[in-house]
Amino acid sequence: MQDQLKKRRPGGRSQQVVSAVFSAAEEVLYSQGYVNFRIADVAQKAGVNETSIYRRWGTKEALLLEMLTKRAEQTMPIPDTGSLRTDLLAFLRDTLTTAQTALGTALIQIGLLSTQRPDLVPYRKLYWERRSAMMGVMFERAVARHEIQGQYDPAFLMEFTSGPILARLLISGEPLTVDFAARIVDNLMDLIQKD
Amino acid sequence: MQDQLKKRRPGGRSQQVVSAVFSAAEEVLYSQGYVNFRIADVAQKAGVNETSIYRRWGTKEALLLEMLTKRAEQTMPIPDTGSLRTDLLAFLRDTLTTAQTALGTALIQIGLLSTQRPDLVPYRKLYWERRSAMMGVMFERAVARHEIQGQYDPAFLMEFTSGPILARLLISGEPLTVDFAARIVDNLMDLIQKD
Amino acid sequence: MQDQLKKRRPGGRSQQVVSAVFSAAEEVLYSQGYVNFRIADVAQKAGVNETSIYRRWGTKEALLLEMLTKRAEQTMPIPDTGSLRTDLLAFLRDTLTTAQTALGTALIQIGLLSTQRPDLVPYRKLYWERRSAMMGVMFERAVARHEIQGQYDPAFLMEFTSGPILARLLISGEPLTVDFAARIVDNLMDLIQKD
Amino acid sequence: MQDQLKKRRPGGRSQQVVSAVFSAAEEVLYSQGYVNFRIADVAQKAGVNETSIYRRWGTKEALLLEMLTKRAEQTMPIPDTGSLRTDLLAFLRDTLTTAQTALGTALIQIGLLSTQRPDLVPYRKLYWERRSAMMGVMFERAVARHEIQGQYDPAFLMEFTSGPILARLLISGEPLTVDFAARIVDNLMDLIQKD
DNA sequence: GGATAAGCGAGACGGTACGTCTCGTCTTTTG
DNA sequence: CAAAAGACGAGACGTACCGTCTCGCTTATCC
Repeated sequence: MQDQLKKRRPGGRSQQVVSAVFSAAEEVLYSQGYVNFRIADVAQKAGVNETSIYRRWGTKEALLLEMLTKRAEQTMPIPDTGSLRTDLLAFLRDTLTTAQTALGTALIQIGLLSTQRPDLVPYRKLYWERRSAMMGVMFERAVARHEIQGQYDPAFLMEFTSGPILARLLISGEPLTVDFAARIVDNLMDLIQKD
Repeated sequence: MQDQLKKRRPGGRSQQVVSAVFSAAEEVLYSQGYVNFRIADVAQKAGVNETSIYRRWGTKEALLLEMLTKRAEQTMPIPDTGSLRTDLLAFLRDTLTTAQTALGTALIQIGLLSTQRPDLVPYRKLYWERRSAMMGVMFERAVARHEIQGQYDPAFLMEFTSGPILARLLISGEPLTVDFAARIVDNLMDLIQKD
Repeated sequence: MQDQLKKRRPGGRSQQVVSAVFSAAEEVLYSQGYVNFRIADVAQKAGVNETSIYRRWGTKEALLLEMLTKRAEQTMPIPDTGSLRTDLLAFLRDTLTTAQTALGTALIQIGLLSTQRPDLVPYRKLYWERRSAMMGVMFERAVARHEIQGQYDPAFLMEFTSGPILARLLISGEPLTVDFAARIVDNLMDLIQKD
Repeated sequence: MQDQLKKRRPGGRSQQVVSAVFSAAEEVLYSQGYVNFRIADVAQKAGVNETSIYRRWGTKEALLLEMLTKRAEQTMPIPDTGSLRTDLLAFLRDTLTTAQTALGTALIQIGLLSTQRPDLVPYRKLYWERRSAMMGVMFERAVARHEIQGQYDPAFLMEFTSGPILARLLISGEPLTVDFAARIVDNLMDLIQKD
């Protein structure tokens, strides 16, 4: 692995190109949104030839997919504040912040459009599972602290956490305040208590 | 209504064209999804010239908007089963059923993508408000029945109702079972009790 | 036929576009040669969108084919000077003049490349046959004038007429002088006398 | 020249690569024609890296040029049958045979396209001059045999020999029969007699 | 016999042209 | 008059070649 990174493979610029394209792609996705995401823009911003992008990724979607997968792999550290409630709040605050950026919107759009683009499904799953796993860790800690009992279904909890955020974001369009996050956490705590 | 259909405006086919286009559009939206929704397909399916569609609606989105608005106006009757819980369940079951169809998915996609297409925002709002209003009625009745007190925020409740559905639909991708609906209602009832 | 041209079909600019493209194509073929003939250049020079060209002709070759076919249909009048010898000389002089232009070269290139592009074959044939027919007329007249007897094979004569021109043009590259034309005609007259 | 080939320079495979590429190039030229001649195909067929070809020859045309030049250097022995007529016939028969192969067509194409590719001109000249020289030898012998007088212009005769072949090949497309060769020779003999 | 020069394999990359696919507009003809 | 019919302008997309470059390795020659 280290080898692989160290050993510069023939063809010189590969690394620079890839990272330049990723940054550019993120910028473009950020500024234009998914629908207006243009390969040409990415190429120009990355100072890379359009063809090189097509060569390596083939399609717009493939590029986005890979970029987002990479991105999904470098999420925040799992909060560990000492209480489940504050852990969840920290976690949600991060989610809200991300979701409010144009990039966040784009992420969600891609997730949504994956209905029509089966190639995007794996990314969606990956993202979802990573978040679920993070929640899982927070709950395990809470169990270890005897805050709660061992009964919970992380996937289900995820649904009741992300759901309202999505709803507000996609439909009512109202801002995602910290207050809102608190309300979601309250609800979540209720659900857990009941289980 | 009869009037509207009968009164042939000069130059003739207007009414037929409009309704043919609406049906065709719905079919196409149903079978192709929003992203692959093509005016050409609609025109062909409606047996109408493409230009006629552009003349009347201008854009793909405008057509969809009008079509969906019309559709949103003929929603289900508001359930009135005698208890808030069963009302909510009936309401949710309908939502789930719709959401699971390809058309439902398309509707959601449009709602989502309206971030990029400001012209779609009104539709999204309309849809959302109608559903909110329906919930409002159910709650009013519950208040009248002394099932609950007058304290509640319909918009907020909507978020906690639709949210998990969206989450499951868009991210985890798991099926929307009746069980799931029940769980949502349970959660909702809890929230209300607390208020 | 007149009808077809007169009856302006809906869609407006058709006629202008077609003729603008043909002129532009000829110019480009003239200035760039066949190998460097670019649709984009034609489009730009014609003040027409590239897509319109692709829509109507599909390929570079199809465009050239149609253009050249049209061109082949408007050849010079058949010389009628009173003697076969002078008729042939006039005919050849025209051929030489055309052949020396860049357009002529391009024509020949296309004829040649039709080996690889079967779609170009018809054009080649057409062109050849028209020239043959013209020679046929000149010979008929000579027969009528009792200059020669009825024995001759126009195709064969064409080969011995065009052949040396091609040879000089394609291989030795020496200029096509009037002298050269005379020499060819002399040879041709000999061949006829012998027949 | 021998030196250059013998002196194996460091770095090994040079010779194998060169000859493998030449064979492959000929095959490809044979099967695909000039227009569809692809370096990539040559490389693959030769079991050699594409880059190696570009390194050594720079361009497609340069490769072809060198290959064809080499080929042109190994032409048939000059016929010496005892009479000019039969010498010419033998010579032409060879020409016709070559011309009819796909390779022959390719050769002609290259000669033709050299209008656009000045780098190919030398090859064309070389080929032409070699053939001219061969004819020259045949004529010298005829003069020595007192078959003909010393008056003739080899280049001119070449034009009247190759010309009809080109014409038939490029335009009428009819097959190059032995009969046709005879006819050309007859014509040629006439021309000589006259000179 | 080890340095070293020449050259090859491998993998991109820049660049140009091509042809396809939609969207939305425009113009003419026809019922 | 409005719909039908047929292009057209615009612009993104993805493909196919060409020729260039860089790195790592191998091989013969030369000191």
